[in-house]
Amino acid sequence: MQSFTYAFPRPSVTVDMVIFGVRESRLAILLVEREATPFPGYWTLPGGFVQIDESLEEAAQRILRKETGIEAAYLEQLYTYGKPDRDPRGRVITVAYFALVAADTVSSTPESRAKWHYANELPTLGFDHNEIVEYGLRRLRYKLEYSAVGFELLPTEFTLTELQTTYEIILGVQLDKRNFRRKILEAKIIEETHNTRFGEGRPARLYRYREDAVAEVKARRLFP
Amino acid sequence: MQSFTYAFPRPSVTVDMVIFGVRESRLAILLVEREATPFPGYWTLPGGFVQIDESLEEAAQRILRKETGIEAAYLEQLYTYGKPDRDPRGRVITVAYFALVAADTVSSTPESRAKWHYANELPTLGFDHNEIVEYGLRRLRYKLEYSAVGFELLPTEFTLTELQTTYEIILGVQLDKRNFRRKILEAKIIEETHNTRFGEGRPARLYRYREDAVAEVKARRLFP
DNA sequence: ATAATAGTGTCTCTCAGACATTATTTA
DNA sequence: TAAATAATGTCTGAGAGACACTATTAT
Repeated sequence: MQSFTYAFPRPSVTVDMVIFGVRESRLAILLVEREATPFPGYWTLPGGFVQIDESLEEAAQRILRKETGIEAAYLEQLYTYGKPDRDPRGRVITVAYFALVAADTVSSTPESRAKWHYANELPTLGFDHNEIVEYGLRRLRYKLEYSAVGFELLPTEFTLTELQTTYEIILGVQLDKRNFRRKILEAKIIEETHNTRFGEGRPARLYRYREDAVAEVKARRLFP
Repeated sequence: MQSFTYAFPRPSVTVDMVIFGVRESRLAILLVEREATPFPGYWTLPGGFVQIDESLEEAAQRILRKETGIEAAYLEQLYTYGKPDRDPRGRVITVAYFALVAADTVSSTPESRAKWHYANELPTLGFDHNEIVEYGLRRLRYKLEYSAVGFELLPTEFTLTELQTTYEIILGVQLDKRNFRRKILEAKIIEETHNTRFGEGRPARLYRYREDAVAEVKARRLFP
């Protein structure tokens, strides 16, 4: 068997994914159950070693694909965790990534043993993964407050009510329908389609993300 | 000589520092000149390998101490860079950190070969360090706009005019004196001392950071 | 006295937040 | 025609931004 020798000890580097989705009108996170030591039976974030010839983002996409079957999603680097004792087996540095996946894009893959867990009912996770999830949640709420990435959790076309409900689920607050519509439309992030969704009551116009939009709509700043 | 053998190839992990200071009323960044390959003669960010038993933040503090002689400063993780080809010698993953150092705390150390460079007159740097600095600058401006960390670049006690000047230097805009004072004082981030600075004109009251303050004063949000 | 810098208050306009009714469809 | 959901406008209060003069010191 081949082996690799270095003059100084090297950490291993992994990518762990905080994958958010909406399931049954609740915010959910994809977790995998560990079989092996050091946390057998514990749930942990999906992750894996960074291969020597792939970038960090490629590693994140690879893990995402393995667990969800989808190629692309909203993806963003979260934070890098590197305390020497965070993995009892040895020095592991983890680059955490943050993904938003739309309900209709996820197909469970044969390789995946991942399951959705509601974000507000998480078990104790292995390693420092509760801390990572906690930070991912803060970042998600922050992003929703200051930008407009909520539609990443929705199908390509969606109604304004669906979008508002997604925001309410994640932020955990009720929003005013008229104010929500005013702000989201003035931000010019989404546009009308000519399609309509029929249901129980009056049909709803469908919207989609504007490809040319700048999603990072900043609120008012402290300075200048 | 001792060596370390692994079943799979491992990247090396470094910490690189974007260290900001104010020099001669201009925003400056601390750089070191490389002697060795692959970028001899090029300026690069101060950095070093993460030791196997130190955390990432400890590595950042160690490098900061080596280059500036100061123990503590405002320190924050910036981003992790990991493209496979970013170092021609091999796979190197770099966790970039961001530091703000106050003018009066920096003492050049014998170990340091670092020099201050004005942020708007940077040379072409080795590796992908121009990209890292660029991101550091964006983050610095963003932090100043949305929070209030400007005083981290100043001595412990400072006048409001000094603080305003620092903001103007970094943001590159003129600010209105009365509005600046109103906003910074309403934010309750700093407090008066009973000390006064005497100079050419009317003496100025000195202020200091409030230890109990929450520096992250958020502006108005998009939602809710 | 003059030069230099510190310190202070008001008005206006924009935008966030609160709030209720009408419109269109299915059953 | 009743039930369900979509769509729409106005008023008010808070806060950002523009703006000019007085106060206190050294020289």
